[in-house]
Amino acid sequence: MSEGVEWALHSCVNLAWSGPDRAVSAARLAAWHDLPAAYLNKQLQALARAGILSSSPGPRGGFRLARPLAAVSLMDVVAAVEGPEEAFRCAEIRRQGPGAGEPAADGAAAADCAIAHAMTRAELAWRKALAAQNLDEIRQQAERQAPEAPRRLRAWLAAQ
Amino acid sequence: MSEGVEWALHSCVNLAWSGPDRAVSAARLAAWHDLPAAYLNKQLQALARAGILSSSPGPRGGFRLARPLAAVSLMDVVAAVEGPEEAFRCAEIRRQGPGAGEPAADGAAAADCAIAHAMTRAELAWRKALAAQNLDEIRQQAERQAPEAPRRLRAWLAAQ
DNA sequence: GCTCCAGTACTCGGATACTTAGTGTCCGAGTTGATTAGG
DNA sequence: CCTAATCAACTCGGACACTAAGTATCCGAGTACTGGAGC
Repeated sequence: MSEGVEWALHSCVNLAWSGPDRAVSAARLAAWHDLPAAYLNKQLQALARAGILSSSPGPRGGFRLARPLAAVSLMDVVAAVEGPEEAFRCAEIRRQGPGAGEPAADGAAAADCAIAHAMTRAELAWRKALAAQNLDEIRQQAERQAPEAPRRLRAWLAAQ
Repeated sequence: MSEGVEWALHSCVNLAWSGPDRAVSAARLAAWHDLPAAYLNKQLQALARAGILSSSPGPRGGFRLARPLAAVSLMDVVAAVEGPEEAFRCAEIRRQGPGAGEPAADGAAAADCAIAHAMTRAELAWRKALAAQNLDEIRQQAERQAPEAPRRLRAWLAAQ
């Protein structure tokens, strides 16, 4: 899985801590965790395209949350960064070569392949688990472990 | 996910259909679905290293199932081909840069990171779903949809 | 003093290189079976 | 005819290229603020 997912998730929580009143530039968010700024910008762009963040150009510009953190699930962020297509894609190899049976009846989609069916089911469980948790729960848990984190971030941003 | 997973799964079912008495070479298995033989061989080697298949060199050699199909889960095959490490690896970026809080107490492992915890939980659901299904169930389901498949494979192998 | 305007600094956004993992191919070590010469 | 040694063919196994996705970077279009000139 792409490393940008972790960056995107942390950035969303950091934006929530920063507050909705002012935007934070990609450079600031990157510096906070010592990440390559231009590359993080790429991921944030993806989040903006997905409607999770909103971006503003120019001075005082940057990114901010487009909707409440509680309305963003882990699945939303993963789909925005990694793309919507599923990890296991059935190439239907059983239809190739001598092993190809009758050439796929009308209603016979990829779902008829027992292997593809089982793999898809497992991946669905993964997606469901990701969709069941929103970022606000993540934020609360993070604050429980590091209560001073939000204040430290705001202070650092103000000093920049 | 690597494409070899699909190949490996189909090959295992095909080996079950072929019967335990004689081994099938990677070239035969590849030709059956029109796959690159040398590359499929690579995947089968991984299955052999994992103890799922057993390999024999020389003429009349090839691969055969090392244990009953019912004793092989989808997870076993995926782990053998893709490797055991999990897809989402937490890089602990929150410990880097100005945002690094107190430098990780003794017992504070990666599990303390709320994001890593949630992602790991979702991936665990995926692994659990894969581990819950064994290849014999897959085989039965495939035979229900194409009852003539085993016989056709054995006939083709005998004709080679 | 107030308004308007030009200039500047800063932002995102996409286009452009670089690196790693995945994909594909090739050749050698080893083994089995067949063939042939000998008893 | 039976036995043993040689030979050839076939297998896996790992080492060697090629391709695509992921990673990282740079530069341009556009915007908001700052400073100053004019009224």
